[in-house]
Amino acid sequence: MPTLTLGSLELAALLAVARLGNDAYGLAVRRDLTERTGRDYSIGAVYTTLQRLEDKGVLKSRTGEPQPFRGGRSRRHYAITGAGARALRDAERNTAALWAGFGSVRPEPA
Amino acid sequence: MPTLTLGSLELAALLAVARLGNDAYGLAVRRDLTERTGRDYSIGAVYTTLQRLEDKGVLKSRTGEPQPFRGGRSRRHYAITGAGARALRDAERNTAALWAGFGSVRPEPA
DNA sequence: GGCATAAGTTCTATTATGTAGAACAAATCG
DNA sequence: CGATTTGTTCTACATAATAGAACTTATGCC
Repeated sequence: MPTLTLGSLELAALLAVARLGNDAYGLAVRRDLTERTGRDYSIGAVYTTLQRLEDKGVLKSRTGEPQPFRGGRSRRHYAITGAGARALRDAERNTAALWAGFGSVRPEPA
Repeated sequence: MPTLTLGSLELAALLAVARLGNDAYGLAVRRDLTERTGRDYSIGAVYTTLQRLEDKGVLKSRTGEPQPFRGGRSRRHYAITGAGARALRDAERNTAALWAGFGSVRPEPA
């Protein structure tokens, strides 16, 4: 297998879906991402990322029912797959290894 | 300022330079990266990344003296700049925020 | 009914990062 | 001086990040 890699936004989006659980759909993921990273991602950035995650098999999606309020059209709900859960565990382990034993950073004096 | 962002390999390479200190040069960074990530990066990938980090101002480099052993030509030594140290602190904080309160991942039953 | 408006998603493009490997350079050894 | 070793640069392409317009489907209201 050609080693699954996740970009940093992909990982953040995957985590957002994991956290949101049943409420994981495009706009909600975007809000979560904005809050958690402090950055403002365009809606297009979010959806293309979710699409890639689905292509990679770490997410799956289904179309929900329309919502009973103004503009409440049906949402595309995302959920983590088994491969996705594994990818998250791997990412967690890799991240820990990357930062392990790293105290503070001292820049060279100019 | 157009918000400095670092890709995942860029961050890993920056951390490698930080760790290696005075021994931070291309091949050593590559070795460190290989050990720490378990992945085998091509030498071209490493140097391109270091170059980009320098362009972004988080690393600076100087040419060292030739080494007194076979094939020991002069090395290009890299060091973290003040902006680099800040970037690392930011990355650390962002990473922590991203994973905060994240226990285990439960995939949806198929 | 039909238009304004709101929530959502899809499409189209472009730039930034990741990645490989050949080519090139400079040292020592025999 | 040719083989070998360490090290760096160059060239090219693949993948991921990112934006925003366009499109779709609801409800609210006159």
